[in-house]
Amino acid sequence: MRLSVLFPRSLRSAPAETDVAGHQLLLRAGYVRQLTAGIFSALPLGARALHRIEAIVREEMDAIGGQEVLLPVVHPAELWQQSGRWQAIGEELVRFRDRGGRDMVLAMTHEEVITDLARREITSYRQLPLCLYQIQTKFRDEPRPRAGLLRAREFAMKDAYTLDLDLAGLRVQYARHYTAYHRIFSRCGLTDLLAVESDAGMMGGTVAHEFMVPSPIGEDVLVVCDHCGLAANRQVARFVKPAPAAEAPAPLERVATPGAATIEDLTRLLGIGPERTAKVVFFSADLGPGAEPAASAAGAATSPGTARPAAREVLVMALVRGDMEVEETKLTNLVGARWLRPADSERIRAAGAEPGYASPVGLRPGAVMVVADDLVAASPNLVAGANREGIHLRNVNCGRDFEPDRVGDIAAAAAGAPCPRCGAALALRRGVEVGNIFQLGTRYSEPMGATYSDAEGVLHPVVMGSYGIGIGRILACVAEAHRDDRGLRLPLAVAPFAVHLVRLGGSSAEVDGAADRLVAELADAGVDVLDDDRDVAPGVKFADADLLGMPLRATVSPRSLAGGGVELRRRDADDSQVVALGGAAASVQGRLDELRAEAARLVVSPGYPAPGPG
RNA sequence: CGGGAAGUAGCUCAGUCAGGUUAGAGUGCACGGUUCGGGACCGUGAGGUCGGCGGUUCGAAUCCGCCCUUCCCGACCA
Repeated sequence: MRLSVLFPRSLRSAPAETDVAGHQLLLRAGYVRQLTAGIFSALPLGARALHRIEAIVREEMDAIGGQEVLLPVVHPAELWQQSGRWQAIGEELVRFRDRGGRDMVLAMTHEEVITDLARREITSYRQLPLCLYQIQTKFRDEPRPRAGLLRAREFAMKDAYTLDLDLAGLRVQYARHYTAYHRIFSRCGLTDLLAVESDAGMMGGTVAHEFMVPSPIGEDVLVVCDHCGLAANRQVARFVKPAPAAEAPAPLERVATPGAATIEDLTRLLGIGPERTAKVVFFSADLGPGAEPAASAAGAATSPGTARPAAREVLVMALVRGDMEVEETKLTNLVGARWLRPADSERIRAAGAEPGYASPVGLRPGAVMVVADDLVAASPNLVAGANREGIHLRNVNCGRDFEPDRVGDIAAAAAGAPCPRCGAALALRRGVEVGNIFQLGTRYSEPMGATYSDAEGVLHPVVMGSYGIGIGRILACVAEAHRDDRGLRLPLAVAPFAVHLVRLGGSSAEVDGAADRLVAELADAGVDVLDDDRDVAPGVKFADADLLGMPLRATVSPRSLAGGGVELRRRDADDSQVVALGGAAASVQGRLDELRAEAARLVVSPGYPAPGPG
């Protein structure tokens, strides 16, 4: 490829549309352009890089028995109504009607379509197990796209689905994906990777892992144990809670606490530690359309329009100890809500509580769903509000003074909390989710009726798994991880071209002759070369070579020829070497082999369960 | 959806507070010349519904109102 005709030009200054360094470089170097919020065009360099990533994904998916398919982007609403997600998913699922007035959706994932295929095509146990995958566009109308390709609304995703006879079969395929995913990410140059236990979220199912690239620009908070390797998304991370004080319940007493509406004020006023208090946080929870989440209710309960059943909102009072924070995902899962949002003061007062002085003690039964963290339930003699401004209660005891509707772990793991496995101090880290794997079980096959008959002719629901990889996110993470102040520094496996050829010295016949010969020889050898044939100053060429980020630079100039031939320089090195003109192509291949060997040493394929989750 | 910031040339930005000739700079682009190993230099030129609509005013990029878009923080999220 000649740089003189490559679309588009590089930019000298970064467009002001983000402050994420890796994304700025992808913009400046001309890999991508933003069309509108969260929607991007991949330009020639970006498209090539994405294709390189996809090729790696295909190799590894094929290696574990995956069969590639290509599924539709537009689905009839019926499928999503049958799975229940037409109701369960909010505005991020784009709905529209076709000209015939049928409700349609833009695919944000493909469990429904796969399950539909399975129920039509799979009849016998002899057809299983199966692993189908595709690389295809997803659309999710994210409320807040950010950081370029990191959180886009439209993006390419590799999604795989396994179909098995039973849980044992699912576990086998799940473990294969676990290993394959490590290989995929490490081959792409994302060698710093954590597989963490995660929330199943809208996918449903039970066991799930997310593959996280640690990075300060990440949106997820990871709880990791550097001692034993345990790692989890903070949304589900367990930790050892301190033992409650060993004392007998004391009589309840009122105490005047004017102006102490926060835990901080309260502890100062009363001279106690925050661990002696109960903190109340109110949420409005949508418990969904009703008891029937799926199949039967779906079709009938939904009006022909795009309307969805109204939210069933309840006020939730979450109780954690004063020295802890509520983890909203844990709370959401415990109460079985579709979503939570902070409750407003009006709603809180209507339930008989007083913001800042709220507690479950003496509340009208049924006015609010009281959810207590297990530590609060076990802790004696806490200070809590009296539901009257300026007054708190001492010696509040769960079970005696109030009865929670739910008790469970709803507290967020904090840095330094003991690891539930080995007891060492846990650390918090931010990460970017580049992939995830879910054991769905029969979450979709049951409501949608995807069954097979076993050897005895008995029908069973197909047992499913679902496995995603964000192709664009990989590129974004690679750009973020492999760069310096001059530009990108891409790994050979992902770079659009292996070699960036810099021709200097104007239209010197000697230079062009040597460069042309090198290009031809490399082309014969199947090496992708980006040939800077432009008539611009050397500084411009070198600056662009650094910006665009190909792993190996070859310079042909009067100076290099006088020095013996072609100058080779790795993008990640400070020094260069001149190699003989005659063997230049072989020398280039030697360097590329060297890069490949280095990368190969970084490829990991851990078995499951890995050192981490357990 | 809540909070904050911004929208002026392809890109990065000044100008807006305090209304007043023909709206500027850098960079990029075109042309000519010089130069040729780290975004070099000189000259000439093209390039603008000042996000949109409405209002105030003799006069609006500038003041007021409404709207749109983008970015950041939060909420949300495979």
